[in-house]
Amino acid sequence: MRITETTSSERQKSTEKTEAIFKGAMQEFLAHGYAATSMDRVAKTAGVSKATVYSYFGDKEGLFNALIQALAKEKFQTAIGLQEPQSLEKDPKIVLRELAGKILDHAISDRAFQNFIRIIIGESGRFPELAKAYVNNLAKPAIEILTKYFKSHPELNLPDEEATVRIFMGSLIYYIMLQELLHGKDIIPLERDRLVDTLTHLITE
Amino acid sequence: MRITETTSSERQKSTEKTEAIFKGAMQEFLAHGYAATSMDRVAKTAGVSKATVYSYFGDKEGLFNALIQALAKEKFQTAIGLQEPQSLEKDPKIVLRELAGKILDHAISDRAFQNFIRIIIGESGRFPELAKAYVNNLAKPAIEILTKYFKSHPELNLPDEEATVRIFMGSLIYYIMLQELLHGKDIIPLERDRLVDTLTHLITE
DNA sequence: GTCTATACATCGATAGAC
DNA sequence: GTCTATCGATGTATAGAC
Repeated sequence: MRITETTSSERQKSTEKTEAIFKGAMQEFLAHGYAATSMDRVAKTAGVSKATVYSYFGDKEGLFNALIQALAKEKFQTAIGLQEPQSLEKDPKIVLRELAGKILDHAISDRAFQNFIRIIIGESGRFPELAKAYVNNLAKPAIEILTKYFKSHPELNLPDEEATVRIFMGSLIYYIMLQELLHGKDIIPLERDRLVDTLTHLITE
Repeated sequence: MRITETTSSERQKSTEKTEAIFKGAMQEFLAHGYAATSMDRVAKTAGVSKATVYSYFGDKEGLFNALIQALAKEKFQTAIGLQEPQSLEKDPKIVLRELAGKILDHAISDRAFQNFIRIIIGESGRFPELAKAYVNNLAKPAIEILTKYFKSHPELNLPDEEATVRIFMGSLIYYIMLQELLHGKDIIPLERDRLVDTLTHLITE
């Protein structure tokens, strides 16, 4: 009779290796995409044998699914971290400007996040469940929180709060996409603040 | 001395086959992405031998590059087709609403266009030149034309025309991306007209 | 110029030793 | 539970016949 031990029973697979595999898989999948990533490289980057990877995650698709799902939840944690108790006292003008700035700064500096978005969109045809996980875990909560915020400020006179949220988020995401992901930075540059200022101006008038 | 003949000289490669290969390559690459597409399938779909494909385009990367570049130019043609002599007489409110509606309708109904966007973003890390071709041939001209239009309507009182254009286009692209590409349609539905109305309202007040 | 046949590498996945 | 070794399938690319 085991008394304490490390919680779980059966198949004793070390969490060390689980994390090593995740880390290796993240590096490879985010850099090369699903199809162009080989399980040999994942195993090598993770520092374990290929058979071990298969023992832990079944097959390539299982590993990819598990990894992206985990990443979606992790990105969600950092996303809600951007939202502080900023609500009541401050002018919405200030709040929106700060929020937009924070989101842009974070997205611009985080290369892994950019690759994550690339994968989600690029593989959304062949892995619709992963795209839906992104929508459920990231986009939907973000939209709901911001919609609630807009509704708590009727003085903004917004005719449609949720549609306004889509415009707010869409402008930011498109900026990241065009300037960073698609390398438009050098071709059609646009200062971060011009977008932020115009966006908050349009919404708060 | 050749007198007339069909313009070109050397290597007599039929345009028929060129187009057949393009068509097959388009079908395969847009459906499965770069890495997951095999040259065997491209050749089979095109109805020619694999050797012929290599004879025409050198290697897989060459074919992919040629195809996407051609698609970018083609999409540009249909994109400027959306812009008619709509400029002077009508109320900008109406013009913007119609333009936004046309863009959304077209993007929602055109599956090939959606797959094209998926490819451009998904492969923008490994094929930055293709992403830049998209920016130069599609995004940049669209931004310039709309910016010009906004500047010709000073009564809108826009503090920053180009930033406003980014917001306008970003809202539309993000809607397509979230609802269609990422399958958010069923999870967080939003009527097309709510976005169009709110967007034009924010810009034209 | 276009085909068939094939060389050679690498893929995902597993068997079997320990 | 983890490894090494390997299988069969499939990938890109090319030689050689016509």
